[in-house]
Amino acid sequence: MARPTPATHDELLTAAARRFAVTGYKGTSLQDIAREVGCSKATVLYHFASKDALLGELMAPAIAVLEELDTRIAEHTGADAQRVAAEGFVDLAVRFRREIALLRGEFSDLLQQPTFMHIQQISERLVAAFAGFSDRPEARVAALVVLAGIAETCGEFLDIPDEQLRPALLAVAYRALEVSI
Amino acid sequence: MARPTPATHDELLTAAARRFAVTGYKGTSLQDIAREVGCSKATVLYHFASKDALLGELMAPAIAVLEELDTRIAEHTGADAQRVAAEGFVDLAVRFRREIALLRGEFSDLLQQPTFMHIQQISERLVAAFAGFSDRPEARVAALVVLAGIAETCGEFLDIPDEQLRPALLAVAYRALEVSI
DNA sequence: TCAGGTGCTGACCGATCGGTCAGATAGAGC
DNA sequence: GCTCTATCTGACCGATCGGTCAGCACCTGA
Repeated sequence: MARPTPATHDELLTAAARRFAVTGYKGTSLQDIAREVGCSKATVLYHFASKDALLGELMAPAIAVLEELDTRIAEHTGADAQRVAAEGFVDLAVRFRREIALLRGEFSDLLQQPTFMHIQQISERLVAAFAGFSDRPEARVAALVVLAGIAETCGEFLDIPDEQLRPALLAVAYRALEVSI
Repeated sequence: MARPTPATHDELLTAAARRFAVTGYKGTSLQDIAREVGCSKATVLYHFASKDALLGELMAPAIAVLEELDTRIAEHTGADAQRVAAEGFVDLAVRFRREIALLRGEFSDLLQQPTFMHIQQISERLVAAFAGFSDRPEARVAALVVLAGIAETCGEFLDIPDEQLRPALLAVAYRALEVSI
């Protein structure tokens, strides 16, 4: 059963996304992913240079959007930047629910990897924009609560359709950040 | 260097808390904990029946407070219960920042353990109380964003003293949940 | 027909994991 | 002095981890 399936690559990607989201990156073995697709562990490492490379390819689209959001925020200031950041991040969170969910709790670990090094700086700028570029501890706390809350939550509502989840997340973000609409 | 230290037990507990909060439960080995205290891995397993038992003893105080909060919420209804839940959870989050932080991302895994089985139901009741016992998706989303956001965030602000972090968290929670003060 | 490439595999590697166990060390009570 | 017990350790266990490698099956194109 070898030839008619070069689709294996994509199957492995989606299977990995599914498993990572449930049991985390460290908590998921290459064996687990292989089992879900119905191939051997060696096949996983035939399609991807390493487990890290698999994660990298999995996160690439989400990271591209995040980087684009980062530059878009930089083009605005003050409350404008805050709104762009909030709407952009909610969009991103809803679109890439699974990808974001799989970072839960392993964020700080995975950021050590060279592929994700610059994500740290981007997320710091994101927090700053959420806080309205204020240094007040209250603003920093609110920004991080909202940011982490959305990231943590979006993966839990796979039953709610995008067009309903997006405004709900945005509303709670605006209230928490005291943004006038 | 054996005898004058039955303090080893406590040293191991605090070292484990420190490591778990940084690298997570799965990401921390018994060897890591032993190294931090300066003893052998076998010593860790002399003081604690297993790695799970160590985690259980570590979380026991926080869980006791959580259970107490759960019964206290049950004694109230509607907006009262919402306020009790918010204030109680913020208190708990601030007091047990490290313990809560170490659950990051491994919550669903650790909940499988018999010791933590009932936590799942408690946290469901907590979400319901945060949502003001509403079934509206918007209320559910807001409740989970706030709850997860606080849990995720509290461990990040070890530099902010309790008496400053508590009102900041409570304020953002009340705004997000639209609770009138 | 046959050479070459693609997709895939089982067997294997060293490292590390949580956990076990026999025994070393030393203070306490007699 | 001797025994008992608490504390601690190094050596070891089986399992599992990510990763390597030689080779098999099959398709393609000359």
